[in-house]
Amino acid sequence: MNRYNPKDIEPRWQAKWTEDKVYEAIEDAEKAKIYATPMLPYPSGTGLHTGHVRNYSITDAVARFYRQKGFNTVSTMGWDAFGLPAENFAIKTGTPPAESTAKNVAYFKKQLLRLGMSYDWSREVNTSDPEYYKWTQWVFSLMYERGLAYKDEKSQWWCEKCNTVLADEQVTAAGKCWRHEGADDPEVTKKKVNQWFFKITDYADEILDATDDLNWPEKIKTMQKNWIGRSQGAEVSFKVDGSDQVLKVFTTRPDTLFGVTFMVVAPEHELLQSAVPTEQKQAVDEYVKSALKKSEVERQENKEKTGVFSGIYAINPVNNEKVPVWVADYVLASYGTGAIMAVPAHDERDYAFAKKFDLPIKQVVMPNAADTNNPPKPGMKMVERPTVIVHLLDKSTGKFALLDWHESLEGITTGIMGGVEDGQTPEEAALMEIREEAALEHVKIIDKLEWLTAAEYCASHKGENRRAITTVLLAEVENLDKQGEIAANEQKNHTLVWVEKDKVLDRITPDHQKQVWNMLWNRSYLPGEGQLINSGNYDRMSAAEARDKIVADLAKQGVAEEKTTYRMRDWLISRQRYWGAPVPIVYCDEHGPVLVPEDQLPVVLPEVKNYVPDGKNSSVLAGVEDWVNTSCPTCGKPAKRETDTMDGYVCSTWYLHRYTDAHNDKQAFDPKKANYWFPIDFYFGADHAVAHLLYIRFFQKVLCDAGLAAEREPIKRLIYNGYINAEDGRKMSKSLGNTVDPMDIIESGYGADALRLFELFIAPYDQDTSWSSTGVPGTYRFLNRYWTLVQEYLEQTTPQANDAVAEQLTKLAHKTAYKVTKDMDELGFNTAVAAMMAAVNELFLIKAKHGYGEREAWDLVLSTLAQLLGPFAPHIAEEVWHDLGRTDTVHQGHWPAYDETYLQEATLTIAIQINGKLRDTIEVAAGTDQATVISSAKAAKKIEPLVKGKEIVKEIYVPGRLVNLVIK
RNA sequence: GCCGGGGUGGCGGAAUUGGUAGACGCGCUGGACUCAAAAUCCAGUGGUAGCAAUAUCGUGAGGGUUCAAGUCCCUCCCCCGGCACCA
Repeated sequence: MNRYNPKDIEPRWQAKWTEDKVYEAIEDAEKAKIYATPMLPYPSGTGLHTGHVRNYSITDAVARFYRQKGFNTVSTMGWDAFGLPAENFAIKTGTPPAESTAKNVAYFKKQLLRLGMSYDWSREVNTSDPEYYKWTQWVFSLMYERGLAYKDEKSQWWCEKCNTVLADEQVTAAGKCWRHEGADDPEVTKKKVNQWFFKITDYADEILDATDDLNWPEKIKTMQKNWIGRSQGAEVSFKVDGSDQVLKVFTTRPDTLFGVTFMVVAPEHELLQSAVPTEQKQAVDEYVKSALKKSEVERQENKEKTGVFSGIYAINPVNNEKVPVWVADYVLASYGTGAIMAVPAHDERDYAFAKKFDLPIKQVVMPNAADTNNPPKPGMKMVERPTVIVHLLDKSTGKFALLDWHESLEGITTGIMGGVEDGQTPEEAALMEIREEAALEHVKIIDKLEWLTAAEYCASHKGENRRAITTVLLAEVENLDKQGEIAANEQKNHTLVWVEKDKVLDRITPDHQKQVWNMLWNRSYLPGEGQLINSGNYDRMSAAEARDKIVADLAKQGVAEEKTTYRMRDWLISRQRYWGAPVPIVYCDEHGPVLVPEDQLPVVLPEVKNYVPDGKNSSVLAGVEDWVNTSCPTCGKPAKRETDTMDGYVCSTWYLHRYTDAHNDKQAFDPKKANYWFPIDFYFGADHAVAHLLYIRFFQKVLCDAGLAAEREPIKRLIYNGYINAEDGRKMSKSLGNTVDPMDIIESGYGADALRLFELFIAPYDQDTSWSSTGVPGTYRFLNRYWTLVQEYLEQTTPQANDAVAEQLTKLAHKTAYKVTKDMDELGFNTAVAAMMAAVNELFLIKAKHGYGEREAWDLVLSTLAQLLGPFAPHIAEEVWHDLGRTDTVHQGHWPAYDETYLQEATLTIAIQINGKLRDTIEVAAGTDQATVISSAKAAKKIEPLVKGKEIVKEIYVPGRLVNLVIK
């Protein structure tokens, strides 16, 4: 028998597919298209490992599925070839980045070809190719001409030894450069560097607003929303006391303005330059100096609040109160106005600061602990009164008192409630209530919640609604033995029950009581929403309502306005590096920065001998004199080139467009072609949630506004796959030595098909999981079993007539086609594979019993499986397809249809439960009516004795599935 | 702290969305074939008790709803990913 030998089959078909251009796609307006492609890889020196292969296997399964279903399908591959590792390798070894990159690309390509991925290689791109980056420079020009590229001086980290700027991530916790963190090395400093930015913030609102509607994983959408970080609030002006200066703050909670007890400005704030009184000057200067020395990382890592009083006072516009202004580094200069109004009662950070420096805390919002069992009724008047809830703790047992109100509406409550009469303190009222309701004398108040709570309910017996402004207390019972008799009338109403602390929440019934209990023990809680108190005319207004009202009122006096701020900044695209696309700008003495005209692009990266930066404030390009010195495109006079290159993310922002027209030398791409393929139907990746995936959305919108694209969102569906960890449970990485090269698996004889199949079978595609070295042998075994069936079928030809077997085989073909199609529609690769395995197992049983006599039915089921295997194991699928006598490729337009009538079973297994427990099963013919099924169920062997003489209270029938008999 | 995703056999994972928990694979056990091994094929495989039929427990914990809960509700614990002094 012909043995299954992937080493023979796979390279043979790979060559044939290439020869026949099976995966090359041509735009065809008549045909529905699918653009399904993975994020392009950075071709590292270490090649792809089995973790990476998951992403490509998923992409290819989807692309092949739609190609087999007859869609005009394109899937593509390219190389994100610019970047730091190649440059560092050049610095170390002198190997030109172009050379090492080409070598790496070759190995990646070899791997992907050997895996049999169905890319249209005629569309391959390489971002470091001048023919490609010519158009990356055009992208810059587009941005520049549309006012979306600008140069600005911003503060950056600077290492004196490297003579270069550093990213925040390259600064250590000790405040030193990642390359120079020795004891003798200097700390990094801040330096202002002139850099190029893309104005992504212009599109922040549009990107954010469109995010919810994307068919993307929630996780990624949330990350993008957080990253953009839009927050709506108000800018409020506080007058600086004794000066005509104004201190502006941004706040999302203008409703808490009456709770402002101090202000805080960032150490960088300009008010500190002019308004600090002499007696505070030294303290402020010292604090500012030490704060600025700390790295951003340090400032954010240390959550312990530090700060100093500035000597300045500001005037709160809502009540003209004079509040002190402090300097503290928990306020960031770069967000909002670099200054805040502090409301310690309702902001965690302000609370911590106030506690540390002993500043006043003023509650202005009361949480609503509404009684949902007994809510206020509309139309009744609201009567407000102060009340107290006191919780009782038994000192000797550590248990808490619960009040069981028996059948009454109150349910089970914790704590004793009562009104606070005029002239009484809440504590006095509490002790009185305890005496009356629990008859306890030796009681001490030991704790008091700082916040008042408003509980609104309907006192129906009094015909009024009530608002209880509640003080929450905790009292300790020193000696429970001395409890006297509860007054008879009280005892009728409730019983005191003592329970452990962790049981209390389970027992309490009213919601507001649970809330109060949580508040007492969870002190980090600060009231956020609710109704205002201590807020003048705004008292009892809801916080949400007051937010708008207060801003509107202040706006009339010109001291507040609505304001939106964002966390996202503009995209810094400058890099002082060699191995990137040069920024196409020339500096002329007369004309300033001038864009290099399109007909002079690309600005080609010159070859250099030495890749080590020369210590000037720029990349090694600055040292290439005959490159730097050029002429002004406008006037022709001597001028100098920009020596910054572009961030690699700029290159990958538009490659998806380039794929649609990869060899166009007249333009970056023909919008007609791009518009045919866009938006991308499936984009596959496992990284770049907020960088690349935001940038391409930004870029697509710019293209639309420039009239070069039609769809404002480039990616219809994002498929974000999970990681495969190494078998040891750790992350797969070359440095840990726990990676597996797919080539090793393939060459050891298992082949690409078994590997790809396992990559899809291992777990749901979006779930993290770990590699298993016994997995590929498992999927290989399955393919081998399928192969064996086909070979045996081809060798044994004696026809037999057995209609039942033919029916069984036909049904199996349709059922499996149905299941796999449905799973593929939902990206359920693992269960699709399981269905095919189950089919092969069943076929083994059939052939053992009946042989291969039913030729037609066997051909149907085997060829159906060949088609279904196409997306998963394309080589064996194609081989078997041809073994079964087909002459065209299975990979174009062959997907099995299924007939619903074959999906029905003639007999159904009905589960029989008694009181919800499975006791027996019976077989009934499909279509049997309910009464018959139930009576057969009652007569079933194991059921009959169980129901005999019992009263059947209820009979439930779930058609085709189960019968549940409820007996007494 | 906030947001998102999870917690099911020895392991990876199924479960028609409230209806027979553990599909499929790995591993393990037994058997067939073989001089023997590998490969292959067949059977078994959640725990406990039992020779067995069977009983009983069982989807992170505790409550609840329901004829019926892995699935829904409440309270809580743990793990992973992201963000985080963003006012």
